[in-house]
Amino acid sequence: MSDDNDKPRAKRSSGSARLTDVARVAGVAPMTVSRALNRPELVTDSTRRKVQQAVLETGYVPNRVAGALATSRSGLVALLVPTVAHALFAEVVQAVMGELAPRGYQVMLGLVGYTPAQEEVVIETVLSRRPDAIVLTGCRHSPLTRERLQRAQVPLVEIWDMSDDPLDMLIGFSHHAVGLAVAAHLLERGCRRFGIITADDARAARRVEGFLEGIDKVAGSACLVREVGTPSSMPWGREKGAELLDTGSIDAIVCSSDILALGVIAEAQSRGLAIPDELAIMGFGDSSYAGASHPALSTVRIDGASIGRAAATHLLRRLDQSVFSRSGEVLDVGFTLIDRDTT
Amino acid sequence: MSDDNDKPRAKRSSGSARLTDVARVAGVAPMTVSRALNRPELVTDSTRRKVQQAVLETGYVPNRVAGALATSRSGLVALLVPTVAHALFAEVVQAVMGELAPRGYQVMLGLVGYTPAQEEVVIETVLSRRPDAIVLTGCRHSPLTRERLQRAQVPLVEIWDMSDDPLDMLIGFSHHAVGLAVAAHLLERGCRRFGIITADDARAARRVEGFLEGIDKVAGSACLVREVGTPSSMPWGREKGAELLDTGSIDAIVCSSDILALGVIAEAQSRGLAIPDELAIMGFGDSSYAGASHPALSTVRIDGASIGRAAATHLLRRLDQSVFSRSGEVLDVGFTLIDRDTT
DNA sequence: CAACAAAATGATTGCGCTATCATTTGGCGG
DNA sequence: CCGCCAAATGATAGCGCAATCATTTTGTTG
Repeated sequence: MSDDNDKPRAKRSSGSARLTDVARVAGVAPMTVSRALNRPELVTDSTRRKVQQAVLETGYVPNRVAGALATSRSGLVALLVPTVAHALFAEVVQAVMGELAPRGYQVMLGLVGYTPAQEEVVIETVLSRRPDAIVLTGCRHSPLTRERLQRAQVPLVEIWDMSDDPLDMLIGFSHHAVGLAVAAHLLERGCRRFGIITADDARAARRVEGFLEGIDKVAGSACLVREVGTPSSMPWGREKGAELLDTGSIDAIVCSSDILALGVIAEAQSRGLAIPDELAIMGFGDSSYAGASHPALSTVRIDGASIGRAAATHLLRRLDQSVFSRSGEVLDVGFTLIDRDTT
Repeated sequence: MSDDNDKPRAKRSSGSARLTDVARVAGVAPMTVSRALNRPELVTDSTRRKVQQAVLETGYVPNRVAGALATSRSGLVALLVPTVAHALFAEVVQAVMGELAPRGYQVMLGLVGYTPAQEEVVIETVLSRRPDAIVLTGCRHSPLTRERLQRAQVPLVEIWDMSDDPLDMLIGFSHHAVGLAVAAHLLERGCRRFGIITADDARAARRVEGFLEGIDKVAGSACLVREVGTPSSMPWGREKGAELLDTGSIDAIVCSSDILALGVIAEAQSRGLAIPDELAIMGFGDSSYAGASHPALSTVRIDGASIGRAAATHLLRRLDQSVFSRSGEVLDVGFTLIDRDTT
């Protein structure tokens, strides 16, 4: 009954119980314990009970690091987003985790920021963990990143963007198309002299491109662009909004996020400008508070939760298959222009 | 020069290069490659260069699963929050990751929701990954969870709460004290007939308790409580706000989050109630938009980023020490009552 | 109840890496 | 130029688990 044994096994590093400890207590072979825990249907009821009892007695918690090495399945899914400080991406994270957790996968979160250089570093460290799948925000990567991801032979979903040449699967929307849609909307409202307030972010830049293309051919149209620092915030919106309004020739301001737009609203109100007649304002993201501002903010809604869910369910399907093959599928979930009271 | 070799080693499961492959190409022993990559100061410049060259040629990406098993250090920190859909916790996640990533730790994110039962499941799966440290939101756990965490001998920081009996370190604030402070504030404003709209969340419940205690002895005071479903949202705030206002005897409404308060503001405005004279409103969290609402929302500010940073830096310090010992430290970072225009 | 198949259990081995030795190499004073 | 010490490198042995195959037990059937 003594726990001490004759041969001092000094090499043990972790103090916790192992599979063999459980096996000894249960009076079976380690392999039987492994089966009782992972494939209980392969074991008789009586041994299963003995093992469960032994697990309780020893306080055994399986070591999935060892399990992962033995099976080369880590049970981890890497989820890479620019930030979680932004509600849109937080929504994606929440949705992905909601799908994966019930299936026993855990999420390794990585923040890749908005530059390929950051992404490169994060991708390498993430790959060293041998994740079973990867969800990666964006689809413009450095050549090195592309090569590494391709070599890795890991099911991958790029999200939140659109491309003809995805690394594997792609679920997202076209930022260029968002820009075009916003331009069309504001032109229809009669706006011609535009200001843009945008974060320094490649995808926001493509929305700007789309917007500029949308107004390009229209007589009398003009556009000034202002960039803000990170993170986007109301004060930034207000400051850059003031700069734009000071030029005296702006009748609409488009922002790369709702929070910037809120700052612009504040600035416009302090100047006594009528919204949307003297100044139209567009946000991006349809944050929870967008409908609550006064006036209610017109914006572009992206369904982050549905992108996250789709990415996760797609990966789960792939993970159920044993063979690895690239998907090549591209799913455009689109976006919705929400016309409230600021346009 | 041929890559094929005589003995077919069929057992290889992953197709990617291993340490031994790099070693062969570099013409050194595997151990030397390991050193060149992990402790480069122990290796001469010339061998370091040979190894780097071989790494490039083979496209080697270290397998940290194997490394973790060998060293019993996983390089993972588990970060457990109720949700990331809420900006307050997203802020914590962002801050923790910001501190840990530069030091080579990766974050395993877990969502524990608001119930001990969910927490219990998540904690077990998280512990099976043998994280090097854990950041856990809240400090009221089931007995089983407490026992598992104690056995695990992992540096742990509980956050976002206050207790006399932390499992290890604790960094947070007292929800009870928040309730007391809000009560004192509103009483001073002359409010007596209170309504509370709260999420079904143990910590929010303790804020409510504190609030009730705060108004308990005051003549003529009364309080009605309404619970909302998950997730908290403006419509919930509006609906429950309407219910409370319909009772005809409410002069202040306290909400468990800013977003609920926004809903109450909308309802009050639609009824033409003067804020704060006819109805005072308090939020919780000081979300980015709280100052932007009309009228600007009075709320309680929690510095999630600083809690996250403190937790991470504390853990990093502990991880630098080789011996494990519990800390027992308790750090109350407090909160700030922000008195804007709704009270 | 023998004979056999199927189910249950066990023994062995290796996943890819690093800790811990043992061994070799290089530098330097005498 | 030898001998000595330190620095550099190498060989060995696990880390804890599960895949695989070998063995034992159980159940079935004529």
